[in-house]
Amino acid sequence: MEPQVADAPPVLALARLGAVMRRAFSVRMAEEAWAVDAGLRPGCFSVLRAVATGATAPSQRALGDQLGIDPSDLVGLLDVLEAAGYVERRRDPADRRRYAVEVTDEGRHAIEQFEGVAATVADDVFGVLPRQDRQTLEDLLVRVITAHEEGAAGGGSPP
Amino acid sequence: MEPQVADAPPVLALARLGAVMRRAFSVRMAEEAWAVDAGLRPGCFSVLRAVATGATAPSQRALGDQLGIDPSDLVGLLDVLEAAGYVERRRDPADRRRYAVEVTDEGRHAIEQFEGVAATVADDVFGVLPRQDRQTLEDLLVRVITAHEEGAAGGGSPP
DNA sequence: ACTAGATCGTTGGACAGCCCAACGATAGGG
DNA sequence: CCCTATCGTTGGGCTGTCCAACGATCTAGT
Repeated sequence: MEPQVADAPPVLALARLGAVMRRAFSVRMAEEAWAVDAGLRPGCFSVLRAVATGATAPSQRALGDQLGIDPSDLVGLLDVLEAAGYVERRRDPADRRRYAVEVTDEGRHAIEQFEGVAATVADDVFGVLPRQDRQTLEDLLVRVITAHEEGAAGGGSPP
Repeated sequence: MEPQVADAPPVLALARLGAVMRRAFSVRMAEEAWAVDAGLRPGCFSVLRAVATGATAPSQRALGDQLGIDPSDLVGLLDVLEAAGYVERRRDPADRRRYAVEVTDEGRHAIEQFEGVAATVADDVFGVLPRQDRQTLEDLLVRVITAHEEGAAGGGSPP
C-alpha cells in the first residue's frame, strides 16, 4: 500500500501551480515602479506579447480568441496598455468595426523588462529541477500551450 | 537576440493553462449528478485527496499549509465534504483546539470517481502530446508540485 | 496557580479574474 | 433599401483568493 503521493492526473495541482505563478508574478511586479505606475496587470503582458509576436496587427476579437480571453475583459487590458503608450488602436480601413492593434517601440522595451520579471518567477517555481529536466519541462509546456492556442484560434474547422 | 517565438519563461501561459484546467474540471463535474448534488467545488477534491493520502489525520492548519489554501477558505470546503459524508472532524484529544480530519469509506470511493473525471480533463489538455512525452511532462509536473508542497509544509525548521 | 502570549478554527468583508447578456456602430446579402 | 451578422464596449454576476478580527484553547513565565 504505497501512499501514491501523486496520482495519475495532477489536474488540480497544476491549476493550483498556475495560480501560484500568477500570484508570484503579480507580487514581483508590484515592486517594479514602471509597472505600478502604469497600472499594469498580469494579463496585460500576455496581451502585449501576443500583439508583438503576431505577424500582423490583430483585431481584438482575434486576440481574445488566441489567448482565450473574453473580448469584454480585453477592453480594459488594452486601455491600460494604450494609456501606457505600449500599443495603439488604429481603425482597420478595410473594416471600420475592427481595431488593428499595433505595438510601439516602448511596448517592445516593456516586454524585455517583463521577461526579466517572468524569468525570476520561473526560477522560483522551476528552480527545484535540475537544468536539463527544467528545459524539458518548459519545452513540453510550450508545446501543449501553443497547441491549445492554435486549436482555439487558427485551428478552427472552417465549414 | 533570438526572435524568441515561444517566450523564454512561459509563466503566464502556464497560469492560463491552469485556469483552463480548473474550468474544464468544473464543467465536467457539473455533469456528474453525485457531485452537483453534494455541492462539491473543485477545491474540495484537492482537500479530500490530501486528507486521504496523508499518513495521519491532519489538522486544518496543516492541510492549508500543505495545499497553499487559506484556513478561512478551508472551512467551507470541509463543511461541504463533511455534509457529503466524505470526511469527519474529530477533536484532537491532545489539543482540543485542533480538529483531526479523517476520510470515510465513502470519501475514498468519491476519490475514485473524481480521479475518473480528472483523467478525462487531463486527456483533453495533455492529449495533444504523444504518449511518451505526455508521461514525461506529467512526471516533471508532479516533481515540481510535490517539491513546492514539501517546501511549504514539511519544509519547516522545527526549533 | 495565575496571567500573558501564541495557536486553531471560524466569520466577515475586500478584491481580482472570468464569463455572460445586451447595446450602438458597421459590414454584407437579398 | 432592409435584415442579419460581427466588432468593440458596458454592465453585472459568480468564484477563488487574501486579509483582519474574534472566541476557545494551549503554553510559558513567575
